[in-house]
Amino acid sequence: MNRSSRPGKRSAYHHGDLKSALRSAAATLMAERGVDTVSLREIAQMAGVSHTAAYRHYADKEAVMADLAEAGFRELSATMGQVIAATRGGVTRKLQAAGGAYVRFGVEQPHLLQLMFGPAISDWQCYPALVEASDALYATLTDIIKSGQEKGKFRAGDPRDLALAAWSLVHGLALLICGRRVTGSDDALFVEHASQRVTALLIEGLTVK
Amino acid sequence: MNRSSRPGKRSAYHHGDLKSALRSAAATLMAERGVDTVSLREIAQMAGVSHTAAYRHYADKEAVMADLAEAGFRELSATMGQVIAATRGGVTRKLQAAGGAYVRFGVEQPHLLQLMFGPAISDWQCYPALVEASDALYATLTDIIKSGQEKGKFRAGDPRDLALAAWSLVHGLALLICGRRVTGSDDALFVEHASQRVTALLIEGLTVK
DNA sequence: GCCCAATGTTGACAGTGGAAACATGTCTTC
DNA sequence: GAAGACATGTTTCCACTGTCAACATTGGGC
Repeated sequence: MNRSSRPGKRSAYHHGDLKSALRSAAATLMAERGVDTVSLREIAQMAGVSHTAAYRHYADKEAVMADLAEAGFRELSATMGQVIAATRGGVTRKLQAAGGAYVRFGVEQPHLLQLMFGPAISDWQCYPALVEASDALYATLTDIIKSGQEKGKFRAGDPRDLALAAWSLVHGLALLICGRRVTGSDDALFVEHASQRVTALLIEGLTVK
Repeated sequence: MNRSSRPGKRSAYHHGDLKSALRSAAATLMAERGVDTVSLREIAQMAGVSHTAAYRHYADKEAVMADLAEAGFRELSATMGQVIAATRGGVTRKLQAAGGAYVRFGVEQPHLLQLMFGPAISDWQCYPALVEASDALYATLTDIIKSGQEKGKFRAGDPRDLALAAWSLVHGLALLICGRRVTGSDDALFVEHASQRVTALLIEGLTVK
């Protein structure tokens, strides 16, 4: 939309692009201190606007968080896709690498993971884009399982079942680690090793002997 | 008011046993509507006392929630213990049954699970009893793994690693289901079957061939 | 019978999400 | 160009929240 007399640079409206400013402010605060402790007023203040300005761009606070969560899902899907593509070797290796990326994502951004899977967003039906992003993540996993089945590497059966097992495993592990429920959660090396050992066990069960 | 000159029974102070009244009120409200949406004032009202009475028994709102979470851990540990004892057959069967119990617990009490593993309690170090209850759950799982290893059923290695894998799996599955992230989450039969199929895959990887 | 500590109440305060009314800058249409 | 129309941001207000301080009540130990 070219709405300005100034070419080259987008002319500032009142603020410029407040929506993305709000989004990044929210992301920053949320990453630092968690979902519950960040207020809409603080987000607005960080973006340099009044505390109700956000309502011109979001229905309510939850909508802001849903936006963040959606971005999280897309980022995670993209990261896993890259890792799968970049990992050399068979599907088995690729799957394990993808699992490792999932856990790493969760450990590096624990608050974001909590937002994506926690109760902060009460009714997902209100955010179709969010549902779609979450489904895309599931699809990424299902695809690699399918690919492994076609190559005769993974056992037969509904790929969604196998994908659900893989998802559950890495998801649970990430949450347990970033919830400090297992000793050594702080140690990055421990995390890497634990995620490898744990995923190896499941892959053993997935693989055709 | 409940006058307290009842003989034979412990005389009620002002309220009787306000702490447990608060606890059960909090549990009821939390189970219905989730952690975030329940207020301390509402809990107090349900218990029939003034909105600050809780501060004579709990340091703050978080302490009430920590109490609930601890009870949740103890209940879950106990349930799994019973299921393990009641299930006939080898350790493999017992482990799978325990996993099913874990998932069922989470699906039946999603808000409680969110409280136990979510960000509602910010600093666990403040609640040693809670940490202990959580560790006891981990220990329950580790024990059955150990027992399986001693019988030569499960592969060798640090039992805590194998237990972590099992825990991650059922934990992740429970959260994904009660977060409605997989289709069919509402169907109890689906949940039962999914949890069986998923745990069977991991057990395949755990078992010695 | 009296005092004290434990327990419960009242009232206040700062902070929150959100609605309504108002202000302001930009775009479209003459 | 001038004049609405409209999107955007502000001010003001409200109900509600968690928490603190001061006050009231009551039962058990002396």
